[in-house]
Amino acid sequence: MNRYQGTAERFRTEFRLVYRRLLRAFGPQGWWPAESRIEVVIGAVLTQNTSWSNVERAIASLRERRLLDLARLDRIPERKLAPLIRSSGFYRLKTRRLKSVVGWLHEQGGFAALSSIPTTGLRTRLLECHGVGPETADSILLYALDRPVFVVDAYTRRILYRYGLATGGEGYAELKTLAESALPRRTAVLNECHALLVRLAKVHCRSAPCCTGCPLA
DNA sequence: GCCCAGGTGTTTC
DNA sequence: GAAACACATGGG
Repeated sequence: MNRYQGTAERFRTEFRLVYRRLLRAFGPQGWWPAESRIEVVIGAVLTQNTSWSNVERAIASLRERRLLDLARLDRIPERKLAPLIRSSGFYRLKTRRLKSVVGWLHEQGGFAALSSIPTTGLRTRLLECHGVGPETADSILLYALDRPVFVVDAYTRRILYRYGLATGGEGYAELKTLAESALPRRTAVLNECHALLVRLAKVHCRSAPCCTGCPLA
């Protein structure tokens, strides 16, 4: 059902339409839900296959201990970090993953020091960190480093599938390339687009191809 | 109780 | 290489 048979050009046309409709229906989202770049990085790792509400608890406990800080996070031992992020699930794994990317960031000299590195090179370096895959890398690039990349996540896939813009068999790179080719290569646009897709997915389209009140109906 | 959630790395065929 | 599996908590 809903197999997408169209050309890339058709995808671009329809995807732009989806973006315009969502923007009109919901307005700008002003994402990501975080107060600092390091908080974005933490959220991006902790939300892997995990609901955001569970991540929020973990971030709150890090905030209480003044650990939303690159240097402090780099310094804290894993055995002390692990219990603080327990609520985000897979917490032993995520402790290692977080330490890995935080270690790299700190070693580089922090976020500002990355500004001279081109986006493709930066993405490669992020992917070299243990536990940073394509989605986590792109989330960090877009929401923490202001780079113009499109983030493909479970919400994006679900929406694209529901509206016949994907079959479900596409790989990460394929959807990312298609989406990026459909939109202006600007951080603000790609940020909004992904945020709007998440907003839609959280409210609508959880089980049926379309629901009443859906902005895309 | 059972299913699901903003993935990724490892193991197995 | 694709498919299957491990990783873990909290909410519906």
